[in-house]
Amino acid sequence: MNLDEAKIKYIQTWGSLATSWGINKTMAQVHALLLVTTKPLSAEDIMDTLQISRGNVNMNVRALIDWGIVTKEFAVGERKEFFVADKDIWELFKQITKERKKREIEPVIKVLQELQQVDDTSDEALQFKKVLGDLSTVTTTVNTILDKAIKADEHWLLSNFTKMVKK
Amino acid sequence: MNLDEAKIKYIQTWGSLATSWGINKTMAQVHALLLVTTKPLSAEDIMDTLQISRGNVNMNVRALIDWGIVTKEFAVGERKEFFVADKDIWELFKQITKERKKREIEPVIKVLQELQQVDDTSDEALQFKKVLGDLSTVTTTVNTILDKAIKADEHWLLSNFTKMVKK
DNA sequence: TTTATATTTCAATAATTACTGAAAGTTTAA
DNA sequence: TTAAACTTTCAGTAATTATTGAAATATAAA
Repeated sequence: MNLDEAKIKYIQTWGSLATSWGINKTMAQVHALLLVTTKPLSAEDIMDTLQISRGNVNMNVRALIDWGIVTKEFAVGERKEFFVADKDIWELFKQITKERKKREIEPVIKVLQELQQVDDTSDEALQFKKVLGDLSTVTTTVNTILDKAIKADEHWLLSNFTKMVKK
Repeated sequence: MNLDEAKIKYIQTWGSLATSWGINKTMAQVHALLLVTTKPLSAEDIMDTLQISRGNVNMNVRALIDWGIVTKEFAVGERKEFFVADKDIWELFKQITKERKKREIEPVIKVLQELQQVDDTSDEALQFKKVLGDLSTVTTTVNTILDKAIKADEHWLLSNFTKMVKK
């Protein structure tokens, strides 16, 4: 397998993985492309390489910037915008974790707490509240762990985990 | 808010959350319903409560059983099948983690390793391999952590994490 | 200004994914 | 056996989500 084939396969793989994670295919592909490209790319470069429309590139690049994992750059003597992906993968992981936590986990914790306010003391209601409480506990635990991961650095996290698990 | 309203809201919330996690809405709703219902439910019970078709119930209940988070039960004197969700939420979390890891993370690790085999020593290729290597490291780290989480029990994990983070 | 170059928006459309309902298949009891 | 009770399958359709492409908007140089 040569380099270009490998790059294409990598972009495809990343894209199809993304769909099972609720991220759209193109967004993942654009990011994958920027990640393995050394020089900043313009909207046109991305359009040509991935064979997608201008509008599509614009929307997805915006989303990536919004997620904080891609940045805009300007080249001297050029009016176009160029885009680059942060090459630090651990940073990428933390950024994604942070976003998803904010968008998905935190709202759930909120709703679960709200629902605890049911004004009913029947056995059925108690059972329901028990389930809600359990869901809250697990969700909060996960949330705490993710918080730590976001603050941690890669080697620290891994080495501590290994240590912790060995004993 | 009374009990039934709260249950409906909870089922809806869970369903809409699920869609951003690549799980389909109905599957999440069926699971949510089984989770807050004390007695086992038949396919018809689910159809009536969620206002969905027989085929839909069947497909999604099958998927839940396949994920190991719902089980079939039989009632004496009845021919129908009844379904129950495991009420242990930590167990649920571990089961879901296990499935997703198997279906999503492991295949990615495999592809990333495969792609490292590019037969090229140019600077560009080295840069590409660097990115692949970094992705592998982070993915493998996450995979290891999830492995531990799957084996751990709730308090153990949380308390160790807290301890680890404090020092 | 005006013109040229770029970016953004969004209605129309395509692609994907989920759902229905009825027919086919299966199981159990008589 | 046969019939009734129930489950599964899947082609057709509906609903959702993503993409295009061209018009509107913005920005910078002439």
